[in-house]
Amino acid sequence: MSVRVRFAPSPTGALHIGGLRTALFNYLYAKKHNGSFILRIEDTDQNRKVDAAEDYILNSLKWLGIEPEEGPQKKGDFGPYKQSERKEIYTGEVVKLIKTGKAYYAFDSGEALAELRKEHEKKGETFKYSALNRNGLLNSLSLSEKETTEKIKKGNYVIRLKVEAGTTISIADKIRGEINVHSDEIDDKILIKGDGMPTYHFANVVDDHLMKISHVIRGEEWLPSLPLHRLIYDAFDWPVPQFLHLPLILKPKGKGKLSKRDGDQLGFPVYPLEWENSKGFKERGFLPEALLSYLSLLGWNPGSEKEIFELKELIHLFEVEKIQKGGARFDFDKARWVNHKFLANSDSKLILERFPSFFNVVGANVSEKRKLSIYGLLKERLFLLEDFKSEASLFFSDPISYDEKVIKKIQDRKPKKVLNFIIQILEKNIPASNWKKQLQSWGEKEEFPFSVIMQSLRLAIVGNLSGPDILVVCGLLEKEVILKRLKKLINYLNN
RNA sequence: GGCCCGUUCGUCUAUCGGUUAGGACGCCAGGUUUUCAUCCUGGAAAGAGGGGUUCGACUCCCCUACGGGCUACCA
Repeated sequence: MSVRVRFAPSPTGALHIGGLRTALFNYLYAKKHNGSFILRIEDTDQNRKVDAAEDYILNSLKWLGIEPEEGPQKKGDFGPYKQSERKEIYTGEVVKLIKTGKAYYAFDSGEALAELRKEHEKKGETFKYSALNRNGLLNSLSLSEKETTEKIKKGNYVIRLKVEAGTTISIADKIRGEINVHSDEIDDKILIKGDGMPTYHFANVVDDHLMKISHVIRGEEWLPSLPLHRLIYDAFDWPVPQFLHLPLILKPKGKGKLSKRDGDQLGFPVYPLEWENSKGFKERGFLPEALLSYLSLLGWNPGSEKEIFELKELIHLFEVEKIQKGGARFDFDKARWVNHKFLANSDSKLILERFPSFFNVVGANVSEKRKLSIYGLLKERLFLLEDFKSEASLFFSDPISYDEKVIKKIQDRKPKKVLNFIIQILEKNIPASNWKKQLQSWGEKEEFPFSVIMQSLRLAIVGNLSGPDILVVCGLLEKEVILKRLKKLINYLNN
């Protein structure tokens, strides 16, 4: 049987990093086994649907480089791939269950059920619509045939699964093993809602069966409904696929699942792309391949000591047996570090071509060649592409202030004399690559420590003691700019 | 509350009964450098607790604690 997996997000907002990781693991599993990776949009809740979300999901997968073979945009043999377009399929299927007595009509109002829930809660109990009380409620099992037919005609009904009492449901999860739940724990879940749309559970099972999904790889939040899903498969007498429930991605600190708020509070992205004015990984300057590498190791590990992976390797190495069981906390520092490694080893030219927006910030009239040489010099210092702007600023603007500590440090060492000497060699048009020798021999003659010379120069060019090799920097700056900055510092020291 | 799942350094993890419990991020120290960063070297840092099983338990079983998820006409 061929491997077919699906990623089935619901378009209620931006796809966040946990969803992305689920998509990635599905993708890896499919590719590893020469299978198909399918995207299905689960938009059965018309109230929570967000219009931009579907495109966002598509764009995110595209950005990460894990595009589906079948989906709303790429038609396959099992479409449509949006649940809102499959309404007739679900209503058609549910009739089978009604006929075999595995499902029934229910007419209780939402308010009535909410009231029941409240009452039970007061007594410290949980209300369940189940075999224990369905006879006392309004449904096709408790009402007469005539009453039922009349109520169905009015159209205000839901369809519920009839769960038999007193049995044990067992189902295997490939990661966690056999899971057993007593059927009394499960309520008569709604299959078709009042608006005629299916619930998640029903649509999910029907689609996975009809789309011939072989492996259901999804987040752990679905584990509690796994027995229910088994009941639905059994009601149809359909074979069950393999299930793998992935550990959740947790907040970096504190309790609970990772959420958008954590990112806002702690200053890191939780979305791949920009969403509602908060920057995504893309806008912060992550390479998609770096995020992918980091994500792959959240909840999975091939058992080696490698930390950086490319997609091809991941496909090759991926094994579900090595998926972790416990939740994993998101660690932005580590993600940054992974990105840093990718940047440091990047092909500079390619990076400039792929991510021009990060390099345009230095000015419109800067040539590509110049950006390239500056990036080449800076890339080993960068953690995020967005850092380029501040790291490169010394090439495009003169120091606005001078670090007073440095001034103090060198002011007794005749910095002006040093600067004037540098002006001299500058005037002789000696290339910066040859300054070192000149400065060294002059320093020896004049009894200036080399470090003081270099620090004076750096102070004039940068304004403080940081940044890459100052002679290389001078090599990339125009003579006039260097001269201007040297004179500016001399001027400053005179006052 | 009920049900389900989980638990190795602060974090991500290796270990599939016998190891000085390994690596990575972060942190600390040292080195390289003209400075900062990078980079290199070193260091501190872990088996939740209690019972079993076993010659031997981080590893298998049970209990407790803690963490997480679910408990909707949301997914």
